Amino acid sequence: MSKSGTPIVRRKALILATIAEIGEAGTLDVTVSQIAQRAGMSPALAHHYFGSKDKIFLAAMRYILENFRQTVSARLKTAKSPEDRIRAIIDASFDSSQFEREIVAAWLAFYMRALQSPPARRLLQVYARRLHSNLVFNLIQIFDAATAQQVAQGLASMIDGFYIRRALQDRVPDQQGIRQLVQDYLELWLERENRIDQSA
Amino acid sequence: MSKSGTPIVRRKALILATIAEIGEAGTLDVTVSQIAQRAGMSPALAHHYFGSKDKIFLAAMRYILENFRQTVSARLKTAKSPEDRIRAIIDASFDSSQFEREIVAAWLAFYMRALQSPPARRLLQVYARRLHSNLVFNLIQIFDAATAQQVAQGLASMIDGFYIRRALQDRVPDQQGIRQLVQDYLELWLERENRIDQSA
Amino acid sequence: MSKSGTPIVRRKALILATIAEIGEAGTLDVTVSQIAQRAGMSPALAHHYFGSKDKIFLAAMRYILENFRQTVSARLKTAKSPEDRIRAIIDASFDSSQFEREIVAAWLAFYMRALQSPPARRLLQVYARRLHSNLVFNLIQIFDAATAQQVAQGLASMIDGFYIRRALQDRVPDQQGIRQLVQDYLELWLERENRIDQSA
Amino acid sequence: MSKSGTPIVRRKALILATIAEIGEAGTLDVTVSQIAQRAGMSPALAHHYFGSKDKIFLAAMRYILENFRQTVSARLKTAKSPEDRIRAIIDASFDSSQFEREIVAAWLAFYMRALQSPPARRLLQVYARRLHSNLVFNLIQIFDAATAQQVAQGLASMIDGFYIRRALQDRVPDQQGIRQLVQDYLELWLERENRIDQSA
DNA sequence: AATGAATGAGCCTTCATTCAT
DNA sequence: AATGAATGAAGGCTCATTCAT
Repeated sequence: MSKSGTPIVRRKALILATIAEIGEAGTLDVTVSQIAQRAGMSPALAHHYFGSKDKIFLAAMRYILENFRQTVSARLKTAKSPEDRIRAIIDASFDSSQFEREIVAAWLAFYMRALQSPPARRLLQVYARRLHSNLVFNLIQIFDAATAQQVAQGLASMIDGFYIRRALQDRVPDQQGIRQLVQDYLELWLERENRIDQSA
Repeated sequence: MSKSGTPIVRRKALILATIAEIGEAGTLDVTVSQIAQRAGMSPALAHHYFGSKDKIFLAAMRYILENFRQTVSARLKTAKSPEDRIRAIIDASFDSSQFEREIVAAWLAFYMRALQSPPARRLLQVYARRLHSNLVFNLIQIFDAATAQQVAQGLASMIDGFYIRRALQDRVPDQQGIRQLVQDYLELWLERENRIDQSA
Repeated sequence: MSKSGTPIVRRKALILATIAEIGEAGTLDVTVSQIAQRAGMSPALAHHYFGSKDKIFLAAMRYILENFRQTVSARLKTAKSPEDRIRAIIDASFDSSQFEREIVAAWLAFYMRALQSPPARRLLQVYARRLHSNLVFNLIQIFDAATAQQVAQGLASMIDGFYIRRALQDRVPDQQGIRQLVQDYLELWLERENRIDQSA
Repeated sequence: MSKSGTPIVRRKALILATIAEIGEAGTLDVTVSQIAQRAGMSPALAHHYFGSKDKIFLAAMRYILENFRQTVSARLKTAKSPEDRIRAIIDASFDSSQFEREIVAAWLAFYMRALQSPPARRLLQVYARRLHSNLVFNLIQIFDAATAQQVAQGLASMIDGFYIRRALQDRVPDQQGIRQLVQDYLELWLERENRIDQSA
């Protein structure tokens, strides 16, 4: 074994350093040198492992998205009903592991990157669609198809919106407050649904 | 008068060019040369007018925010009730003038910039607070104070969220669909409020 | 006018610096910085004028080839007979302006570059073919077609060969000696031709 | 014995890989990694065997030159007269083993390298002088000393010239055509010599 | 013997910014 | 007012070379 561990260890160190550096800077305008230094290695080695700055970014993005996917997965396991599952997905989005300011900033930076970089865009869309399907699949067991689509869109937008506001603004509710607001959004739809059902 | 008009004209040309360039690129990674060229002048002149790239960006940001403020103002004039006024603010956010893909991309780019640049952050917050006050002022005439805060946060987040999704993803409702979804969010709250009132 | 002259002047300065630097180093392994410094400007300006290192090289190559073409042209003007014209072309190749060691080294370096760079190769071939046509056109008035082709090939190779030897080896005849050897080659062919004619 | 043979075997593999790589690239701009990979070993091992990239190049050059020397030697063995021996040397230069395009490109690259690297230059000159002596030794038995020198220079230049043209240009005679043209050059001198003798 | 890990040095290129005209 | 000329600083990337194992 070499000075600081196996390539796997070092690749992960680079990915974490990338996220930290971007989160701290609030931009993708970070240099490979900064990232490498934070990861305790030379910029040359960073290139050796990933080939290019772009690929470092993509790897970090994949890491963040995969992390989120796992958080969702874990929470879904204990959910018993469609409503539970929807609420689990919402909660996953505001899980502490996702919601530290730096992570959120990195997340948004990668989000923006999808505007420029087709590979980043593809990566993002794979996860976005999976999440959307997941929401719709469960919503459709409660609402009619059209409404399910709408609620899914509304939920996803609200979550993204809170992410951006959380990163940028000061007078935003805290983690639990935000979580609650999104859960309330679902609750409001359920209430309306119930009324419709009753009146029927 | 010079080749292309008064300083005011040229400053505006630069600002519009900045927004267009950023919107097109989907990043703040645009060069002063690109901006100046699109505005039909030399990069040196751009500096002469604004002093630095940072200040060009700030001016463009101010322009976008001010534009939005005016759109809101215009729509508020014809609103008669608190509810009308809230709906007017929502509609302003999805006014065609705000919602073309390039404008949205520029808007988001400036949003992100607030993460790095304190002046940009201040600028953004001035407008965000004004908008928030505006919403809360009207909401509080319908809801109790705490609920008004929540609805205001929810609305603002949903709007921001749809902006980011609109810029980035493909399967998102169109302009009217999005507008309707946000209006529905308000509607849902109003429905709950009515029930509470009735049951009281 | 700016500090050091018009763009044309500076472009030419860069081209000459490129040739000198390559000639001195005997390789294309010279940095843009070295070239720019020798031309009295910053590397950034060199890029501004030519766009890339490759294009600097191509411009220098074009300059050398064009220079040679002009030398040939000038000498051809006073030639009266086909034989005179062939001899003029030979002499042009060993004109002092072409035959300084540094120029020869640069020439060879560019020659080699044609092995890697398609644009360089095209550039070279345009000139090579023109020269070949020129030789053949005149030779064919003395020899039959097949022989004319052979003599043209032989002459061109001998000239190239002396260039490379001149640059690399020590015990090579001087400029006039070399020139004479190539002229002799033509002479030998003419002698054989005469004998054939006489015996006919 | 190790994975791939004795050090001698591996050194030779590296040398052949170097020649192949340079021949293919048409430049000395090949990396040690490329060479080592083609030779089936790590760059570190290549360094271990040769000490530096420079020394790898020198070894490859020595190999090429030695190879040529042996080709000449072999052909000289069956030659009976001075003329035969001169013709044998010419033929050796266009032996198939020397005249494949890649070998020629490598040969020229090393030739050029002599412009930068004194050791390379020395190496080249040792062989060049030996060849020259060899030619002159035989020529002097046919021509007077001054003419012998000239013919030797002419032959050597023509050979070098055809090498460079063969590598670079498209409309060049094939191997046999070239060989014949150089042999013709000798023939032309012999014809002249005969006439002089006859007229004497 | 052999290699993967690691890096320092260097190069091309870009760009915001300045300055003389 | 306006610009072309010019540059310093910095960043991504490559590569020969070293070293521990």
